[in-house]
Amino acid sequence: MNIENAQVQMRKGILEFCILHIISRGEVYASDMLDELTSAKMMVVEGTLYPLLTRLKNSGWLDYKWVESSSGPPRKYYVLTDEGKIFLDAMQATWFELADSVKTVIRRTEELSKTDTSNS
Amino acid sequence: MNIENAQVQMRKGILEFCILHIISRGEVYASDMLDELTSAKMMVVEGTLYPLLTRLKNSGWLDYKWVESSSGPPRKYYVLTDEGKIFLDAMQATWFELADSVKTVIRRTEELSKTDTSNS
DNA sequence: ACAGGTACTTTGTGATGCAAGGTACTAGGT
DNA sequence: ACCTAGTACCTTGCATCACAAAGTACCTGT
Repeated sequence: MNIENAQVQMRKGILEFCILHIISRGEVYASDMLDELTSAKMMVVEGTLYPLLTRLKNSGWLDYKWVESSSGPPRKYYVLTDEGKIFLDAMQATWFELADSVKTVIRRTEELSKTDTSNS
Repeated sequence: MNIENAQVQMRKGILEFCILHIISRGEVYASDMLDELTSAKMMVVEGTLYPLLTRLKNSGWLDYKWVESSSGPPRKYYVLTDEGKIFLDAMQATWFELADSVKTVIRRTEELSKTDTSNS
């Protein structure tokens, strides 16, 4: 295992949360999401995004409609379903809890390194 | 997919980071880690922790020594290797970047919901 | 010997990130 | 009509990983 792989692991699941967030703002299609996530420094590629959107759709959290484009193939514009909105709220709560748990662990390490000099 | 599954996905990778953090404080064995992670509200079970420790060991980031116990079987006490310390630092940087990316996405959603009333 | 507690290990399953390759629509040039 | 380039969506195959469940092994007390 290497750093890159570990970073991939860390992003898992969180990506899903971020995508739901972006869709919650209004109708978007996949390339919009890729742009937004890239600008937020969340690396993501097509091979990850499309299957993920299909999963979220099949779970009933997203819906989409086809919209013709004047400069290429039609686009799938996604929206959150009512169920999806509830799910997003739950995901956001989970995220904050998780971030808080990590903060707790980091704080404990810092506290212990002040009083315990046995660690290099 | 359900909420529980999504929460599991979100924890992936981050668990690894937290375990490295705990081991960085000094010698600990698996049950110690389980206690600490549970008290930080990071749910984790044996079937997850032991294979993860083996992976980290095989990657060269951990080392361990057997220590006899007066009340049961011997314990594996883990320590971070020098490589493991470097890896932990990289993971911590990744964590902060990731948390920051998520914050960016959430902030954008909040900003847009103020000015754009088209979302229910 | 046996039961109970502690600690570490292994097997099998299902989920999923991602690279790579594929399909399909449009516009513009020849 | 044909080709190329750009855009957008989809699929296949692989490697990784969390977890449940079952297993192994050591110690103490009766």
